[in-house]
Amino acid sequence: MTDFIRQDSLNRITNGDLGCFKELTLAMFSGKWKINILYHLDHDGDYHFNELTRLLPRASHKMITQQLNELREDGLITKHTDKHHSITYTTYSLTPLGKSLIPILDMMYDWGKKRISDLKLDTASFPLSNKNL
Amino acid sequence: MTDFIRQDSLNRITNGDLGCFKELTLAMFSGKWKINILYHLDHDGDYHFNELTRLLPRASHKMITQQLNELREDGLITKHTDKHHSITYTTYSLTPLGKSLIPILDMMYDWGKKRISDLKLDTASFPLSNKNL
DNA sequence: CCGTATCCACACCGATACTG
DNA sequence: CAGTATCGGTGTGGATACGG
Repeated sequence: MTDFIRQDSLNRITNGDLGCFKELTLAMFSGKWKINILYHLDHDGDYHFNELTRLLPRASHKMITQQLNELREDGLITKHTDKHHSITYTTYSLTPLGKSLIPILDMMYDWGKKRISDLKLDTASFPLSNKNL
Repeated sequence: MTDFIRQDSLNRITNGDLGCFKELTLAMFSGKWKINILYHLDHDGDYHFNELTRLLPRASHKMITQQLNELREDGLITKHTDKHHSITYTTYSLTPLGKSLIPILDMMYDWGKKRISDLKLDTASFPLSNKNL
């Protein structure tokens, strides 16, 4: 759904019938690996393409490219290329717009962290207790 | 991806190898219609099933059921049934856990609202300007 | 009124191979 | 190093019909 939700939101903006502003924000980072990419670019600074592939070993080559392109289309990151002896290095950086999204990601981090610790303390009410615990 | 990201996150919690706490939070509300459902339950109070279908006319019957079930599994909402003459009325309510998610949704609303107004003011840099503007 | 079940078109994403 | 193109198994979500 990831990309679908994003395209749908973006299309509906152009048509002027976006259901809720929240949907646009969700569309910005709901793609696979996007929150991780945004986090690393904010927390660690700029990254090259191959560095990102090493940071996200479970992400395929193709997906990283795709997610980076979408983040760039949405104005959240920029890309800069540099050539050294026919070898191209690409650097990705957060834009101010991308940085403005970080507080939301930070709140999501805090909520998730608290939720996990609560679940650890209270296994009886674990939402997946009916599955495989 | 919606449900996939959620299942993946939940599975990885049980295995103890969740990549980042943010992923769990995202999994809570990244499903189709979930942020809308959560918003209405918080802002307007409890709702019956058929009221939700009227609030979300573009959502299919099936999806609303599915999303409500997932929200319930995750402990964000509760459901209560009442019978009047063989007619069953179901009421959905936010749990405290669900309410604790609202500040994040509020920030997402504000970000999206500001983003839209910025785009309206500066059409030249509209990210979709190469599509159909 | 409140769901569940089935079918089916379509979107996703990993693997692989190829360009510059 | 930094991508693009294609193929194929899998998951998603709408429509429809049916059961409680």
